[in-house]
Amino acid sequence: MTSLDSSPEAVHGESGTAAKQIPPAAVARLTIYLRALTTMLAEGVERVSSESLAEASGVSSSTLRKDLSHVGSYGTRGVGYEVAYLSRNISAALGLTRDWKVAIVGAGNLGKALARYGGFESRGFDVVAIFDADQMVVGNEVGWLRVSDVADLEPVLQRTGANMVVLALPAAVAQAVCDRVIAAGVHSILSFAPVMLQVPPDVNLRKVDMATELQILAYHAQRTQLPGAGE
Amino acid sequence: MTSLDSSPEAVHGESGTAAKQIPPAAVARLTIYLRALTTMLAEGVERVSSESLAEASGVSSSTLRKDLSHVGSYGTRGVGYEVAYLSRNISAALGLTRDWKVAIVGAGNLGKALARYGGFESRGFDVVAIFDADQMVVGNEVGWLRVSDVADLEPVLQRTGANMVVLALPAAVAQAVCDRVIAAGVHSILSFAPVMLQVPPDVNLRKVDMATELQILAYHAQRTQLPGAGE
DNA sequence: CGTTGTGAAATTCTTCACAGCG
DNA sequence: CGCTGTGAAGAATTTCACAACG
Repeated sequence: MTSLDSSPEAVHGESGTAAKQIPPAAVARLTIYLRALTTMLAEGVERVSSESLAEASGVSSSTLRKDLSHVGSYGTRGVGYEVAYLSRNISAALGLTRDWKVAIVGAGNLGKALARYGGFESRGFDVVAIFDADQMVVGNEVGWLRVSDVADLEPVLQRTGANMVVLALPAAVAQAVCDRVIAAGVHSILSFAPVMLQVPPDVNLRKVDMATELQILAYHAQRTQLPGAGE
Repeated sequence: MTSLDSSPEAVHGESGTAAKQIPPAAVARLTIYLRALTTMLAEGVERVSSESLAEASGVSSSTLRKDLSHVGSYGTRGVGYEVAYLSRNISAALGLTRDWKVAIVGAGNLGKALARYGGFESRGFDVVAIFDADQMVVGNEVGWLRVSDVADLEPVLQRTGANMVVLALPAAVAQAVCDRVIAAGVHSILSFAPVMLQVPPDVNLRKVDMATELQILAYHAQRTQLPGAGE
């Protein structure tokens, strides 16, 4: 999807113990399967075939089976997959068994929306801090947190043990804050700022841009709808 | 990045006049070039080489030139590209010369953040309506708009001429609203709801999921940081 | 029997390398 | 000379088709 895909990054490390890496495209889809499986689990579904899980996830069944083959063989031929078991194994492969501590920088509309978004907690991501530069906002409550001054970024990241950062701030200041975050030792960053951030190669940066998504839609819409057909 | 990529979807429409379609991966990157060019334009830069535009966009120069070749030949050999001219041509290729009217469904934290996000207006996307189901919220002001009752979805979409919809609502109701939006004739949808929406093949659906992005980061982080090395 | 897991083919995307042109 | 535009090579991804197996 997204859009745009992840940076390929470090391919070396041919050391014997290294689990074979999963192709980026497959990683992105595994998260989707995981969500579908979680839903099924909640609905009490116990077994699922590649065919129906694929349909629920919006991919072909062969793509699904190929993706799962990167994770391991957790199905039963002639039967399908046990929902709980497969779910657990995908989680493990994605590294979701450990707890991730997320700090949000920027307590504007978007930052607040993210801080209150329930979808994080339930999937193993703990929001441990939220920052803003505006003194009118520092100290306010957002969800269960109090907004910290971005001036205290480094000590608070350290104290809370944050290992991921979400940047929800204006383009103009994003690069400077990003540099500080990296210097503070956080190497996994999700940015909502509409700029291309420059980061060293050992930093994992992902980018979400709402306007970009609309532009991609516009391209497809333009091709689908007749150009002249006025509304 | 990116992230998840677009759904391939509707490839038909082999009608003779159709301009040759641009590969999905290239479309996603063209929006990035456009943003970099806009920044340069604001800074008064007049010409740019494929090398420097590529660096500013985080891609290789050969990828950049190949992408531009899908749009046309707007550079000058030995010199580079005129920023304004290239910018205009990419916009045209992406269908951004016409005005797009966007309706947001869901006036929660995220919906409000999107409605107030300045990045849309400046890039040719007009937010023309925002909806919510909560009667406590209906009628409130959000940015320059007043929140409409989602019960009036169809007539308001019609009246405002919305041709794109952004879904910023809970998973539980997303599919039902999505169906109504499609029935009302809007075939370009951007969803922030953490579910796989089922749509007919002639509908353009893009999906952004914050938790998915964090999960992808987690996978890479897990592979980078030593698994045992406790914080 | 029905469904998984997987080599091999087909397709798409990226990189290379250089001809072409201002 | 320098940089664009592009055919061709190379990689990655998706699809196909079927053997393997509970």
